[in-house]
Amino acid sequence: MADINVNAKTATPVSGLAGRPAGDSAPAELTWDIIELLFFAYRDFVGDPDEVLSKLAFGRAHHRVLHFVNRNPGMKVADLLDILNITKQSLGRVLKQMVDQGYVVQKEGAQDRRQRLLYVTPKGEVLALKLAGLQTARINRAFAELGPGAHEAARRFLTAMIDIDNREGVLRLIARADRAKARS
Amino acid sequence: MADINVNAKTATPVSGLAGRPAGDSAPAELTWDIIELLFFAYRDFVGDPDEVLSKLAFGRAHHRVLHFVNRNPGMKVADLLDILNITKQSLGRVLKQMVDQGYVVQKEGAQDRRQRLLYVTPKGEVLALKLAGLQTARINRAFAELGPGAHEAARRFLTAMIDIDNREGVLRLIARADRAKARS
DNA sequence: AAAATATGTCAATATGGCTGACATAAATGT
DNA sequence: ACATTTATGTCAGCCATATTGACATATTTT
Repeated sequence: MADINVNAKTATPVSGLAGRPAGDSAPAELTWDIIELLFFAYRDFVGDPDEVLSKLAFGRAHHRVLHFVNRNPGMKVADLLDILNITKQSLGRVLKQMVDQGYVVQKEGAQDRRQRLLYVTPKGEVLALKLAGLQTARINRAFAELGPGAHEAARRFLTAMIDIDNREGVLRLIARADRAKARS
Repeated sequence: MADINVNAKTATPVSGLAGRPAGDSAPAELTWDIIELLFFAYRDFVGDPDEVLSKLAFGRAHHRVLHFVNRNPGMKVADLLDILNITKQSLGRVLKQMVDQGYVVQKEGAQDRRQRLLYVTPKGEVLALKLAGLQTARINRAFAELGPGAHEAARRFLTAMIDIDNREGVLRLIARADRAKARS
């Protein structure tokens, strides 16, 4: 899909091969390459799961819910809302579908009985792992191409791209989830 | 926005600090960290432009159109459809708004008069550069933190994440666009 | 007892995708 | 010359996912 082949022989003539002198770093230089590579990389990255999900009549919203609930068993609804950055009304519909179809369960909190803590069912975990497997395959393919150090470099780059005031929270979340899944 | 602070003191006890032994690379290991970092990094990356756009009653769809038209002046509608991976009906609505509001113009192709080649207006370019500037600021902040070599490493990683059969096309597109903008 | 919190729900609305069908103009092939 | 294909646009309707605002319920906190 999506053969990219722009061939604009336009009015504006290609006036010689202007190309910037190599190694140039003008003050307000725009990093077009990274902007566009991020766009295409992310598009393909979410494309793999999307194909599987569409067969189940699920969308990307369902994927996000399933992913984070699987990674953080027992999380509160409010936590999920914060991570996904959506309203509870939006989450409501998607979450209800996943509960109705047996991918997620909600349990009353032990300490605070107002809470509906979220867990994936075995069926939910199977799907979550399948989707993560697809994404992992792509990532590992990339790392294999790039050689050792690529994983660490990617981790550092992506971390540095996150809002500075959120960064610590994200890293904590990832570390917590690793522990949570490690014991299963 | 979005304080992340998951605090599931759940039924399932955190059984010690299980954490995987460092430097581990089990066979079917899932790269959760990259999966989640990509999610959060991309979320923040598109968040900056989104804020500006929402004030103009534009969405991410408008951003994508403006971005690629600005980068590839004189591109065909069909090229844009391929890149964005959407239907012409979807593009139609968004494109019409941008034309009506004077951000984009369409010119009849010189060789093939069926074509409606796309160009940004000066007004459109101002907006495109403003949005790209926000994203560049984030990227450069990251590179500044990470030190030399970070740009190259990021480029290599993101490139390797793109579908192999699309990769060449994407790289050509980026190179072409660099030349196209260099002469303006 | 009052207030705050966690969650859920009803209703209305917007955006940005989609499909299918059809229209027009221009280029291309026979 | 005529038929076909191509590039684009448009009408109409549908769906998924997001929004806001208002309100309900149960439970915890003060």
